[in-house]
Amino acid sequence: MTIGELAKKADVNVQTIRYYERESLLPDAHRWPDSGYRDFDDDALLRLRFIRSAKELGFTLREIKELLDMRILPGESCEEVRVLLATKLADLDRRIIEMRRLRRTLVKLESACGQRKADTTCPALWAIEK
Amino acid sequence: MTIGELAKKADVNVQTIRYYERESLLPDAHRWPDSGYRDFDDDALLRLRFIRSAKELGFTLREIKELLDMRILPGESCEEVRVLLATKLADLDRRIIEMRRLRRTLVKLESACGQRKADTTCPALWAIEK
DNA sequence: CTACACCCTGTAGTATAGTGTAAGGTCAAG
DNA sequence: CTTGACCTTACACTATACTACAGGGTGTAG
Repeated sequence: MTIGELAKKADVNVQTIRYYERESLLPDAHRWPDSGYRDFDDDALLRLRFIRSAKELGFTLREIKELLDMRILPGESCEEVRVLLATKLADLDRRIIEMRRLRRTLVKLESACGQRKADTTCPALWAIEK
Repeated sequence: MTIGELAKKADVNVQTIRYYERESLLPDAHRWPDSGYRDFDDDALLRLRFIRSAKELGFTLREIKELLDMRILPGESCEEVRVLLATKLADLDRRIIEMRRLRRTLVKLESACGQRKADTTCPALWAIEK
């Protein structure tokens, strides 16, 4: 598929795809010999979608690249991948816990909002956090 | 406390604190009349810590400012705050689900790493995601 | 065979979130 | 009463992640 078709399917800008290729988040695309046009397969689409969701979770492109580069090749030791995986898992667990903490804080503010009397100020969000 | 003391306690750069003040993530600090030095209290520290953890979760300063600005003043209707809270809660829930999805994917790669035979390539992360 | 929508590279510009530096004022220790 | 660590503003610079644009080539429909 062309870069334009891919861009539409992944809901990203054409320039963004070329940028990701330059930054090695996508492998150098296969080219049509005559035109030099890039030709993408569905793997590229999967990778792009992966990048998009990881980005929404607040990972940087550098971190996402590390995730994308994790794979074990035949005959190679997994040791390095295992270590990186453990790091990323711990990081993810930390983030999930933080997310839940923030969620609890929001719920607390919500309930304070419901129970307040008309003449009092609800505590601000940052002051509720413990 | 001085800006330097606050910076040390919150583990951020002094310039970052001034930047946050400029961008209204922190209120304009109280000043000593003679020197013009800023004087911070513990609320500033709480806010800074809140900003730091929200940033780590991938929220932008604009989003964090929205969270910080959420408070109900006496006599004011909560309606606006309630709507914003609901939006942020939904957003947070979406992120938590996405985090768990990514976590499951990492665990899958980990187990693939454990079970593979020496002559096979493990599927890459982006290809495992479904 | 000419529009027109697409593709190419290269370069430049933007937004966000800081970070560094210059030029000067403040304060406490010795 | 000077030295050094702090503070002030203002402005410039950086990194990240795009996004736009110029100048040119490609492919298909009428």
